[in-house]
Amino acid sequence: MEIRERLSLNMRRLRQSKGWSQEEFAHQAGLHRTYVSDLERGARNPTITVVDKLAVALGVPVGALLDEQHSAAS
Amino acid sequence: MEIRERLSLNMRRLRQSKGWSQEEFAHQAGLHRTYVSDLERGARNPTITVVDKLAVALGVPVGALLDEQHSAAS
DNA sequence: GTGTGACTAAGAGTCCGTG
DNA sequence: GCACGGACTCTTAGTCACA
Repeated sequence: MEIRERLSLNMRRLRQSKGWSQEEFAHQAGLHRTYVSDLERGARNPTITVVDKLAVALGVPVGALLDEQHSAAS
Repeated sequence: MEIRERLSLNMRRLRQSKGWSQEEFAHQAGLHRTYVSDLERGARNPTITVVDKLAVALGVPVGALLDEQHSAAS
C-alpha cells in the first residue's frame, strides 16, 4: 500500500475516533479545511511538518499515521 | 524536538549502522546525493513519499525515521 | 565523502466557491 | 459535514558546480 493511502486511512480513522469533523480537525491542526479533505482522499502529498501537525493534534506518534496499521478488519 | 531534526538524526544513525556513505544511501533510495546530504542536515522539509523511499531503503517502518527514538544515550 | 548556494519545474498549502 | 473545482503564492524536488 502506498504511503498516501496509509495516511489517508489512518487519519480518517483516528479523527473519527475523536468525534471530530474535518473542519474541527483542520482547526485543531492549524490547517485548512479543504486541505484536510484532500489528504483524507489521498489526493495530496504532504510534507512531514504537516503530518507532524496532524499527529500532534491527534495525540499520536507520527508513525501511527504513516505506518501500516493492523486493523481488525479482514 | 522538531520533526526535521528527528528525521535528520534517525536517518544518519540508521544509515551509518548499515555502513553506507551518503552517496551509497542516496543510490539505494533512488535519490540524489546532495539531496540526502540536505536531509541529514535538516535543511529540507521533505514530503512523505521521500521519507517512504528512505524507510524502504533502510528496511525500517516510516515511524522509525520520524518518531523520537529512545537512544541509550542520556 | 560531504556541505552549500543557485537554479527551474512541479507540487504543497491557502482561499474562494459549488452541489 | 464532506467532495470537488479553480486560482493563487510559496516551497519542495531534483540537479548542478564548487568548495
